[in-house]
Amino acid sequence: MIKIDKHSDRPIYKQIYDGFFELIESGALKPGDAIPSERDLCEELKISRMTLRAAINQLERDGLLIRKHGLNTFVSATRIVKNALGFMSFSQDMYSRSMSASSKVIRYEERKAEESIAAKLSIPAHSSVVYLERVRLANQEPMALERVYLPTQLFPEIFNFDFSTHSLYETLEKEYNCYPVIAEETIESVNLNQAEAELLGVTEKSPALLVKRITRDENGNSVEYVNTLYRADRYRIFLIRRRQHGKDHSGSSEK
Amino acid sequence: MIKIDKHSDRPIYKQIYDGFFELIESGALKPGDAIPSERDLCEELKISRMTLRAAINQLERDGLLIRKHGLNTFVSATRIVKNALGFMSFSQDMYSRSMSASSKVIRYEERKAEESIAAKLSIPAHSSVVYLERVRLANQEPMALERVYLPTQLFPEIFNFDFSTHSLYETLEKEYNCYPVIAEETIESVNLNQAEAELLGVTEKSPALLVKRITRDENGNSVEYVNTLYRADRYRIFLIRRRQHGKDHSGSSEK
DNA sequence: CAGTGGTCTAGACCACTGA
DNA sequence: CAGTGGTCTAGACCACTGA
Repeated sequence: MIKIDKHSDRPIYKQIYDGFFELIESGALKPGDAIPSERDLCEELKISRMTLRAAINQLERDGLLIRKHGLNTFVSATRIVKNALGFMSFSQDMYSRSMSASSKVIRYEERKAEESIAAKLSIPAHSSVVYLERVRLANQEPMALERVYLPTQLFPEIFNFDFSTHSLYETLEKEYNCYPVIAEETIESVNLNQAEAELLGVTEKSPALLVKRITRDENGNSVEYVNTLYRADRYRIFLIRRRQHGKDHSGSSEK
Repeated sequence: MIKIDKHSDRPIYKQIYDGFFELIESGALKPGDAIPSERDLCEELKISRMTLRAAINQLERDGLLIRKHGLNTFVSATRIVKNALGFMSFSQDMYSRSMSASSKVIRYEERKAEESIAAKLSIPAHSSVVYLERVRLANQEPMALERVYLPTQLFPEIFNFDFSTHSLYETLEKEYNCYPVIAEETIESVNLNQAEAELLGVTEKSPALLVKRITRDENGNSVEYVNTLYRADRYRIFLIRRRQHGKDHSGSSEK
């Protein structure tokens, strides 16, 4: 059913995760199917139960499997929606929607941060920031207007890179070893002003989604503030929400 | 630092989760602080390391702690945003925004499901559904217009309940033992038509956020389809996105 | 009752970081 | 190098479900 290589550099529990992921994604395991019991699987794979459970834990929290105490563990009825949460670059986002992505740079310059921007980036007011404004195209048509602010200090010599052809996130990762891992977003509904409408090729006052995002690296430092206007007629946001059970503060008096 | 009761019904690892949660929430542990090493903590609490790690795993995935291999485990710089993800009822949502919530029922009736609605609820077309339309008020002012569709079959005798005063979700949980755990949402930007604008007390064509949601129980069955129009001038959506690392399919040939 | 998942132990060895 | 987190083992006993 699943094969593991005990001498691989990849931990066993991750190999098991991958194995189930593929079985479920390929349809070999269907929603509602029970997987073998933990003890049986352990014996078959010649591994310890705690190791197996580490894999199943992740699969459960990612919504692929559902454990039922006293019964078995089952494949979840919810089909896999890749990256429905997590965050993506515009390019990845378009790719996931089966569209091709490209960019037109409108502005690309160094600026002094206004106080509101500085606050979002957690840098002193009037510090230097890199400002990048791009029209993002999907299948050659304007889809979004994106305005990015980066702390200049974190990304020296960034003006060597041309973001009409290069991915911003890829550049941050590959050239600056900067890995964004968490982002805080607000989503609003607005009407476009004349300049914005023109860049997006729609009429003034057309509705749009305004997404403001602060992106942070693994240490919690702000690496980017970006706000993006998406054409309401061509873009919607999709996301999955899960009830959090980490905080079932039901108290110790339960049972 | 943290106290546990080995004889409590609440598992030790959850007690430790709670302990750190409170220490961080209360400010006793500040962002960037290192927590004691796992071995030290185990000795102090007289527990096994795997048990401690179960707690820290959850704290890390909930964004409260950050492990650094070779160093220590640190309190995350990102402050706790309660329920920023996960989903909330309108009442909880308003409470988290420090506003009081109330409702005005506009329609509450049985209907035959149109095909589009039936598809979202995964029931046969023309099946019976309960339709509930409410204006949701925050601090007595209209904030949102909510239209809920429930499969009648799942909730017999639901018309005994009055949802101008009762919470829908609480009723589903307490009266029908139905626990929604996952929801799929799309978010769009629209302009209100005349009827909607009137109910929300704004002028025609005002911008609004349209959120469509399918809510599912733990088995993946649809229990609710709801679409909600939020006044753009009074409501924005806040959410946190994390890069998913469960699927770092970097392959076993790494390193 | 037999079988399932849930929790926990007391070790082991590895890979990584900074001094 | 000593100290940290990362992975893994081979057991144990508990709580729950359905027959």
